[in-house]
Amino acid sequence: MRWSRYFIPTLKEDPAEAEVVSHRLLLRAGMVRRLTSGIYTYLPAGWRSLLKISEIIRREMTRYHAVELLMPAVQPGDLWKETGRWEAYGKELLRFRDRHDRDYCIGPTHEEVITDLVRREISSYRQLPLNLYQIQTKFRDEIRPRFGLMRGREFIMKDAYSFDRDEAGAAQSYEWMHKAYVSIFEKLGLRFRAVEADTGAIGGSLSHEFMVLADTGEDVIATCSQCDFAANLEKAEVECQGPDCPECSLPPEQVFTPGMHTVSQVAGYLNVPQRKVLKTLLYDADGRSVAALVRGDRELNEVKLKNVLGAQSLELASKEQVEKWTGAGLGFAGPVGLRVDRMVADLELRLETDWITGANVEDAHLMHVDLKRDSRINGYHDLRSITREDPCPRCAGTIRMTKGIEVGHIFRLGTKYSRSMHALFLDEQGVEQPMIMGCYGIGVSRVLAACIEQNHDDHGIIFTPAVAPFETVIIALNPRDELVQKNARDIYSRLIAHGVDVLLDDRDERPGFKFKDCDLVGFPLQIVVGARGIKNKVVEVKERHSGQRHELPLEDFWTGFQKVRQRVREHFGLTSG
RNA sequence: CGGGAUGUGGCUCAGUCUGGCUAGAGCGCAGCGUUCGGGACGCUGAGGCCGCAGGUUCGAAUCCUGCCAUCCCGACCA
Repeated sequence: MRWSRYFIPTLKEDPAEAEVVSHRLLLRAGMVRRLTSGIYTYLPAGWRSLLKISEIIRREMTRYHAVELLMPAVQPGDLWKETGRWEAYGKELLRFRDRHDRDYCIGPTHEEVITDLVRREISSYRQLPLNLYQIQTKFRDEIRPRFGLMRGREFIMKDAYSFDRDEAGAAQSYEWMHKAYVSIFEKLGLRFRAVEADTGAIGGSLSHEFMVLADTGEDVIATCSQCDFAANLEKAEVECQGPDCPECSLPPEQVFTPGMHTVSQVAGYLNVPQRKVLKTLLYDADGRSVAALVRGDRELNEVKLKNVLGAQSLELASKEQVEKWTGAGLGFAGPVGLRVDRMVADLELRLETDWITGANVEDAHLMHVDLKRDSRINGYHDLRSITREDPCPRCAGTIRMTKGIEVGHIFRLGTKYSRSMHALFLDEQGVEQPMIMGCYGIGVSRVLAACIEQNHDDHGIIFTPAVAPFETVIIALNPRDELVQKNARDIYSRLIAHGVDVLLDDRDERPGFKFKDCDLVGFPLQIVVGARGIKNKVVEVKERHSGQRHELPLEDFWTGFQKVRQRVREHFGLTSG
């Protein structure tokens, strides 16, 4: 491909609408353009990268026995009513009606459609297992789309669904997908981590997320320095053992704490460490009042709380609710005498006593509180987020925190959908059984954004060879110079003949302009053909990621080029090919 | 949906507070000339119902009201 005939509208200045790196660079590198909020056109270079990502996904999915198909984007509402998600899904589901006034939606995911297909076509255990996937545009009407491709409303996703006849088969399918995902992200040349994840609204028992590691990631990952434990902070369980501590020897005592709303204020005022103060957080969980207690120096983990409560929705109580439940203003809630439907405490609160808590009285706290003696806790659970001070829950190692971008998620669904939609088969005994399902997603367009978040510098994108729209660009400096032109074309044809993915920058532009453009778009390898080099029978090859340049003799250029290319591939953890 | 901000040539912005003359700059674009290994320079030129709709005023990009759009901060997610 010649750049002069291609279409990469680069921007010299930062677009005002883009804040995050990937969004900014995708726009500047002429890879995407916004059509409307959260909806983007993939320009040729961006689309080419997406195709490369998709191809790697296809290859690995196939390797692990998944079969590609393509389902409709528009889905009938009736299917969603079968599973109850027509009501449950919320406003992210874009619903509309056709001319006959029938309900439809644009698919944000395809459990219903695939389950409907499979229940019609599969009736015997002999037809199982089956794993079907597609790469398709999805639509979720996000409350707030942002960060360009990172969280668009329309996005490209690979979604796979497995159907098995028993738990062992389902476990095997899950295992294969896990392997396929590891292989996919390795082949993309990304630094990533598979972590244990919360199953969230999709439900099911086991779940892993695949995180591309990047400082700008929104998710926090807890990893162990010694074993292979890695989990989303939302999920990472906290190890907490030890005997219950004996009852506090002192009776509760009310103290005056005027205007002291926060834990740090109270601790400072009473001159005690924050860990001696209890945080009492009040929530509205599906309309019921809930109090959750953690140590003052800890962070409550809302995902854990939600799971413990088995709640559909969980919201911090409003100021009005707090006043109603505690009888005091914000900041004076405590477990003693609190009138809520349910009160839960973090596990570690059993290990100590003599707490300072809110008194449920304006401007007052209680000292010497013993939870067992003075309050009615409904249960002790793992409610807080793991910290660097905690031991690894699997071994004695220490916990580290890393940031990541979620690009893949795999779930064991069990029979949630197969039961509600009657996706049944006959087993060897002729007994009807629900199929056991799994689902496996990769945000294809998000992978592109994540790749850029992970690999960029001040000059622009640094694509991995696998994701780059072109692995190599040949910069013909001054293409009006016939010798330069001829040599550039020569190299171009030779590389094409060797199957190298190469773009020829034959534009009639000044050298600096072209260098800047090539750095911006982030081609991993730049071959610079200039009059100066030609005279000495050399061309220069630059590694985008390191900036290192290699002068290669024109004669036997291919051999020299292969070496540099190999170096670059190795840098991204890629093997030959 | 709540909080904040912004809408002015294709892009980035000034001008708005304190209303007034022909609405500006840089980049980009077109033509000519010079230049040609890190986003060149000179000259000439095209391009704007100042987000939309009302209102105030002799006069509105500027003041008022309403609406729309986009971006940023919180609850959702690949």
